[in-house]
Amino acid sequence: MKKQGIFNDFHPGEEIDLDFCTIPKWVSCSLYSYRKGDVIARQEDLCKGLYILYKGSVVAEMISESGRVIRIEEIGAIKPLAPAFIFAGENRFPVDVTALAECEIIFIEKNELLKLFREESKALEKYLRYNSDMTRFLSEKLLMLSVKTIRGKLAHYIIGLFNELQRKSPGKAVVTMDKSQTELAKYFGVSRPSLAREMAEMEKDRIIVFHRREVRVISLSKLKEACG
Amino acid sequence: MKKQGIFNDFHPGEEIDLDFCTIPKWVSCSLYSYRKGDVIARQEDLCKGLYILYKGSVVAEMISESGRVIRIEEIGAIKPLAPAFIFAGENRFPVDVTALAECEIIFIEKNELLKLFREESKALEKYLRYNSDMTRFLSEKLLMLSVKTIRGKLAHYIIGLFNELQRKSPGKAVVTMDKSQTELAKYFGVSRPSLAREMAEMEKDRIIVFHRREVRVISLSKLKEACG
DNA sequence: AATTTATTGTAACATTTGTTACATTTGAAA
DNA sequence: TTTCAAATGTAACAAATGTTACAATAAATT
Repeated sequence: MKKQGIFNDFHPGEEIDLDFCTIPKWVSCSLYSYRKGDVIARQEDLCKGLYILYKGSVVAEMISESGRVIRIEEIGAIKPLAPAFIFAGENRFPVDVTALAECEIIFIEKNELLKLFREESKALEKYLRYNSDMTRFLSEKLLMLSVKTIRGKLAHYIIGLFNELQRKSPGKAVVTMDKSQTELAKYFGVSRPSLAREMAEMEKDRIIVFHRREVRVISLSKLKEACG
Repeated sequence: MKKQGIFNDFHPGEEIDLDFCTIPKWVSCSLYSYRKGDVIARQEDLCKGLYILYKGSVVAEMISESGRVIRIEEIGAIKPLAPAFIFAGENRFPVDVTALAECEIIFIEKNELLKLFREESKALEKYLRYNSDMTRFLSEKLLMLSVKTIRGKLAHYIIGLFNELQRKSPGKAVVTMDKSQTELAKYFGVSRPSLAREMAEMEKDRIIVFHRREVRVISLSKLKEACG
């Protein structure tokens, strides 16, 4: 790891616009460079500020207690690394972060970030929105996982699409899924053949008719029953 | 629903200290009163600011698409209602909120809240921490649910406790669980007899020995294997 | 059009988990 | 202590899902 620029006095020379926050010129930050394979942050390292992946790409590997990699997320520039954990009570990295290629990371100290939020309301709002959206995403994912049966997950998913469709063009009964069967199985965390079987069962029960990504809702009431 | 005090000019007369944020006197807010059974907010209602349950208690019922109540959370004063959704892109209530008893709700507009955050850094930090902690909580819950087998969940859970124990008193091999078997089954979202059976199996496999809330780790390596 | 590749449908069997029921143990209250 | 209620251990059976393998279809490529 090499620090570039002047310590705590680097700035990228231009405003950086991120989906989660806009960093104006005046904010002081540090720039770090890493080579491929370098460890940028270890799980349980203290997270003392905001790390922005400015160039290159990294992997965030969540090592389970067993020492195996549970989930890998590839992150490409320009993205924040674990932005939700800076202000957490237990403000440690939840993952190992390793450089996939040469990369540059901009670091902004927590206090500098707070200063930015005080000065620029828009930056604060963006950050708050980013965090809130993540909470919402996680909540929905959690809801999906807490539905036990495959039939329940399917029903829940399709009704969601169906309601959306009704808002746009009321009366229609044919929904188009945004995922293939294979992708859907992954999203639900079930095996693909099991999903296909359940789809066939629901057709037998005259609830819906599947054809590739198209779903015709035969009985909305039965579909709603299938959720619980 | 009745509005009390002077519109947009009510304040409780004293600083309110919440776990997620301290509201100083100068912040202007509105006070609403509800009777038992009144609907405070409907699912999909716009969430235009921060709602603080100041007196009384409410239920937050997440109605699934099927029309059935999926999860009920009882909230007692003093707590924020859906604080993570104020700033979300889709800033709508994810739940129905109904008064369980007479209650009073303090409403602070989004802009007023942002003003507070600019003026009082501590309030902002508290709010950020609250949100971050929630993200962390949800992430962990999600991780737990994404481990498929009961054995995996158990192993993961026990290793977590074990590691904690090692930090405090290294060398010890007997962990005390913070939950009873029954509670643990609920936490994992599995049936109690299934959990008991898996515990017995793991004893047969000479991985751990359970006795009520005490767990003796026989083979840490086997336990780690069991995670994946 | 012909060929290849990815996706989907289906079936048999294995594994995991749920359900129900009951025996046993523990801990607290009378 | 005695009694009772709650928690735990265990077993037989049912239900749900995973696994594997292969056929059928659709989509993409040549």
